[in-house]
Amino acid sequence: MSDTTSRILRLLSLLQTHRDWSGSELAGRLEVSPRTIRRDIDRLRDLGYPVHASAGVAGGYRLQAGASMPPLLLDDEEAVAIAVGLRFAAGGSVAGIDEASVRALAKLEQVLPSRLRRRVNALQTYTVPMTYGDGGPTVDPDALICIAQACRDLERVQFDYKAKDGAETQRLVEPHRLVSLGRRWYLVCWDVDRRDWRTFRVDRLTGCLPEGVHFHPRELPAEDAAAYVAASISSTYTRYQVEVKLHSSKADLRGKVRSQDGQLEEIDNKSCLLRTTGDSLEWIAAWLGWFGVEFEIIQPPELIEYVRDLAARLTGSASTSA
Amino acid sequence: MSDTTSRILRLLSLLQTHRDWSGSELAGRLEVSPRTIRRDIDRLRDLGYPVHASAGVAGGYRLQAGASMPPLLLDDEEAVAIAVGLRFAAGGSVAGIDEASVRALAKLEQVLPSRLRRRVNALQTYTVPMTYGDGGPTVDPDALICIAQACRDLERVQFDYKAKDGAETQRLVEPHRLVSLGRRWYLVCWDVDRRDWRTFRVDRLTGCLPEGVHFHPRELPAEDAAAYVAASISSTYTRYQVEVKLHSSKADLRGKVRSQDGQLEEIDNKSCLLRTTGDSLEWIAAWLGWFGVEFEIIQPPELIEYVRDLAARLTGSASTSA
DNA sequence: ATCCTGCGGTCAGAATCTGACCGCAATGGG
DNA sequence: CCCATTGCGGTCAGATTCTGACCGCAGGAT
Repeated sequence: MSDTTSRILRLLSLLQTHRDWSGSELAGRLEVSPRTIRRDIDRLRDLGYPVHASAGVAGGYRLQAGASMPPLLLDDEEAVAIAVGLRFAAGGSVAGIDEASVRALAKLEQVLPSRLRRRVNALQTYTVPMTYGDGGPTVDPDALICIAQACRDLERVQFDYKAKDGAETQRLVEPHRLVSLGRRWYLVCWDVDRRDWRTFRVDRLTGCLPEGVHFHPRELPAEDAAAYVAASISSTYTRYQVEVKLHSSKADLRGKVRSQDGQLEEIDNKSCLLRTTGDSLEWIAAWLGWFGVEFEIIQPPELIEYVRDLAARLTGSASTSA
Repeated sequence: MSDTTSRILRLLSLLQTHRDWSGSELAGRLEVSPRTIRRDIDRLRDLGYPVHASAGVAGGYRLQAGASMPPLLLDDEEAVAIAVGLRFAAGGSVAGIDEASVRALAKLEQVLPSRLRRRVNALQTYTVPMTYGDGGPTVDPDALICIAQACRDLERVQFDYKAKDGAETQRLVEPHRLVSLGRRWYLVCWDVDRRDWRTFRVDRLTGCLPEGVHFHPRELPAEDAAAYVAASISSTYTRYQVEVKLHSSKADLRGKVRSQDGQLEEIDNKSCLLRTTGDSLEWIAAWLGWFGVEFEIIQPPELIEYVRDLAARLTGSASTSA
């Protein structure tokens, strides 16, 4: 076959690697004539990837952002970095892109060479948890990817599931959709043995194995998968609205209260109102302690008890340590 | 020009989108004959991207992981997810891949359509900080990207720099290398006005503007950039070795002490030894409180005072709130 | 003005591409 | 075993595309 396709991809890769290239540099690199390079640049433009050109002494070609994404040509380390970053994003820490993250991750891991996969797994130790301090179990990225790929490919999978009461079962399912809700992943699927719909928490799921058998999608008895999950899980997920008056100026708290953690509103030059939400009063109590300032809890009232308990424990621990 | 390159990229995209495709499906999608699809599959194989084929009733083609990464064909949301994930990874939270993350980010953001860039920026609010609780300033991803691209393209940049004492200056530099050290990004560069090498902290740098003027790389007066940074910054960066005996079984602490946070070693069925390192005793004190158990500090001794102070503050704050 | 860059048309000769046709091989189900 | 459905790869004729060389033009910096 012709070398044109291969060369176009190499050209695209070069243009992504450094921003500015002269036609003669590209021609030398790709071992074709400058006229052919000019044609290749036109080919890229025809594909929808704008290449800006400037003539003259400091002239050359420059790949620019266009209306759509070109293919990404990545080296090994870049691919690993993307995989690790996506594992974080898929962990539910960034609302709004978790499903796209899983999709991208399924795509990337499908083609990731095994030596790079080993490197990603070696770095897995360092994957930051879903949120800091919520103390919840973390999702195994491999399980998440396996399920995502099965959903995508309409392929049955089997896995081991550990229920809330500790009971372990093996399941064979037709995965319908992954749903991220309340920072957790749920799998909505058809349970083949029980011949009914089921919802599983992905963090409780291990040993995911694709069966290699395809299925025809079924119609879910709900408007959509997210609604189905929301109806299935009991509302044990409580979220506290927290308001605390901090005895400090807003400027002194800069860098400690980040916008994703809570909203800081200046009362006067000596105090601020902090508003946040959270599902662990234990954690919130410790976090408030970290600011290094006195504070006054406005709501919820039950937080006061947690702060009191924490204070007592720390007092006891400090005297034990002295 | 021919449609072959375009079609190959579309084929690659389809193969990345779903795992299994029959030849006739692909032929219909791409509006060519099945014989042409077979040729295109061979073209992908010649490019180094293995496509597995199975004949028979459930047969078809499947793109597999090979020795190298193929180009990644991404949709809009996938690109945004990758950008957000990479911003996290470039933030220094994952040791070992931060430089590759920045490189990948520079590459991605070069071609990211502006409407997607706006979405990434809108999601920036939710980007998780470098580490949880170290209280340090966060790096502006746009500044990091701008600098990374300037290093890559050998292009002068100017920026505003706010030094430790609060003094603000404008700088024109030839960026040499970005170095990640101690979870911070440093820029090693040649200061054009001062005609000398300088090291800048990226989190103190704003208003990065490429000058459009290229420079020839200079030889750095050090073995490498990392060594140069290490020699340049004063050792105000202290890292504490922490050892604490926790009065709890290892099983009860599962989920609270993660491997990246510290190492948990069982003493007996009622206590564990926790080892970790950190640069903020304030934070470590609060973190220890969060476990919900009594503890005994073995080292460092100065941590005891921090715990005592925290306890006092929490005690005062709880009674103010009651 | 000179030099260095990009630009795009034209040409001849070579190379490649396509669909159609063919016979073969592998797989699963009846 | 037979049948249907899948992948495979060679061959052919006709059409299309590709390449380097050559040319004259345009833009930008010095």
